[in-house]
Amino acid sequence: MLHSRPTQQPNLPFRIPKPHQTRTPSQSHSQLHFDVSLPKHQIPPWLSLVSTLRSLAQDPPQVSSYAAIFQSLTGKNLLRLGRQVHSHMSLRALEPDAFLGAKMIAMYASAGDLRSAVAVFRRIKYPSALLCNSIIRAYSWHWFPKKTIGVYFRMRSLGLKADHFTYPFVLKSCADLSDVRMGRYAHGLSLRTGFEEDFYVGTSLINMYVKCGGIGDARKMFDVMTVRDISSWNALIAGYMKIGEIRLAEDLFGRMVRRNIVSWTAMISGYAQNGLAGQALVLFDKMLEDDSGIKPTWVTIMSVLPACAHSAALERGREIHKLASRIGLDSDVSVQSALIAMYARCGSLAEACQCFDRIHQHKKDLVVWNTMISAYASHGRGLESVSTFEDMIRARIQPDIISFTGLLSGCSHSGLVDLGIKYFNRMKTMYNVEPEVQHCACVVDLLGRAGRLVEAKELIDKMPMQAGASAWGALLAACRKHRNLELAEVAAKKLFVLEPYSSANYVHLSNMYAEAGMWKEVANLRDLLKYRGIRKTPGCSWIEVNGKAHMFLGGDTSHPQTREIYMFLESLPEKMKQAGYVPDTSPVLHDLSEEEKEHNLTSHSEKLAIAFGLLNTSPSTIIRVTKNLRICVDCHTATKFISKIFRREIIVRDLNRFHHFTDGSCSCGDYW
DNA sequence: CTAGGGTTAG
Repeated sequence: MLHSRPTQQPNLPFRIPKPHQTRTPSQSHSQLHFDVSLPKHQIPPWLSLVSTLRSLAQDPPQVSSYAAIFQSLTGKNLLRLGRQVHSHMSLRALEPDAFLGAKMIAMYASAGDLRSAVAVFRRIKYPSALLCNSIIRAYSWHWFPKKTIGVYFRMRSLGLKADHFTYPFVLKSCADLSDVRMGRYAHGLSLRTGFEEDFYVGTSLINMYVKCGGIGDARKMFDVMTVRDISSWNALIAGYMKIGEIRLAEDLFGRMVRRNIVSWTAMISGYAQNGLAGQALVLFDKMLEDDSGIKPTWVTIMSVLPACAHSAALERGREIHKLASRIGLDSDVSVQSALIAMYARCGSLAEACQCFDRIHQHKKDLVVWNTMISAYASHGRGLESVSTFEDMIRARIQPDIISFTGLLSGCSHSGLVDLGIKYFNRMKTMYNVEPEVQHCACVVDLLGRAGRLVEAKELIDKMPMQAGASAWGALLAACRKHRNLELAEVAAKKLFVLEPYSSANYVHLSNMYAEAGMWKEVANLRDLLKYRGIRKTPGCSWIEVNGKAHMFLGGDTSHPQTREIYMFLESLPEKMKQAGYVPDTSPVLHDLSEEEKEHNLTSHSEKLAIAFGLLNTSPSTIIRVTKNLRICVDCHTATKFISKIFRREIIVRDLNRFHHFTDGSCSCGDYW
């Protein structure tokens, strides 16, 4: 796992000239030469170093001068210059002491060269606490929690005292390793340094307990602290959000005297991660209205975009995209990938592609590629998924498990059976990625959809790990599609154990029984549902019109325009029958007369939303509807006809994927 | 020095 932090480019007004351009044979190694024919205000701060450097050439080498230089090179991403100064120092036979070593380590670590930092550390004969703190910070920054803790122990064995600069990193490492034991141990030892006065240590302790202990310990820590900081509150808020204690988080947030951008972001991302997309968006707006100089950061944008994606709020997503551009955050790759995902999940594959294409080829990281592969997959564009994957390989990015879930699901959604199996077989051999349970589930899905049910079942039986609900679920869905009741019963039986409270499985099997006219079994299942206290998830669809979301439940009559909508829907069957449409009543769960079934179908939530969209948008607008369950066969067929009769592009996002309806056909090729 | 983080099938 890579530690990704936004890399800060130095953005200098002019370039450091290449050595061969600047150094004539007469010039010594120590004399760095710069073109300074620029206005004074454009001269970068480190340029004052040049005079210091020149003075160094004359006197006997001084530790303090070099220390000052390394310090001013720290955090500036000037690795080459730093190395030059280092070799200059070595040539003059100056052995760094612990103090100078610390400065060198900081310079190397901040420039991304951990190896050199470690090399410096190893050469120092008499380490100090400062030196150890520097290398601890370097390891922590480069995401090596075990090494960090290792140095901490080494430090103690050398009789050096860990201080309030040591513990934040040690505790963060404990948190990263989910090692409460170590965390408690460090907590105990930190008591001796009098950390009560230090909110950095206190906040780190809260965070450590949030990440790997319990929220109770975190809360105790918070209560015990004598000096608190905004960040202490923020850490606890994040902790409550993490375990879904929304109200406690809200309570803390409300009681804060001052809040910073992290406080707001913690709340927004907390809402989003707990499925409260609407609240996340509301709070984001409040934050923007709040006139206390709060400005979103790249993390804020990344936290709020999934909320748009979740609720398919395309208009809102576009606004946030514009906002991000205005404050210059849209050039961040992480934000870019969040934008791609948002556009894709809001049904606008075209805008997702635009974002993807705007990223420079060499800047595309693993997540960006993965996001695009999955975006194509969910829109049923399997071939594009495959070609994006191949582009990624060509760009020398090593794929991971997520790349393959995207790729395989893409093949599955598009019926690319052989291609999918080819990639599945090559995962380990060609790409060195160990197939996991979700990949097997994808292949079960792939085979199952293609009607190769026996092979799918075989794969489940011989996969190296325990088949999960996803694999059995895929098999059940395939059995439904290909009407294999016998195998469906096997899969359903497993699922009733693996996920006993998921109504979808019961509905699937029940529908199959209904199709076969086995009403007694249907009744049995209904009793089982009742007995287990499971409610069938109500179908629910929504559509965004003029930036406002309109939601419909199945059979909903609460919308102000209900009369119009139903009048429209009731006039539909006639038109459709003229065009050759026969309603498919099989997805209706209960044993009803044919007429009643037909009426039930008329009021499916997706139909209501589509009707509302047709009535309230101009003819050229694309209708985008989102549904919480899978689209049913009848609605799918009906929507195809609607797209033809009314010459509208209709995009439906169901639980699993997108359906693009145009001119009487769907992008899924009736294969979902 | 600490707190907030995107991509995943069904």
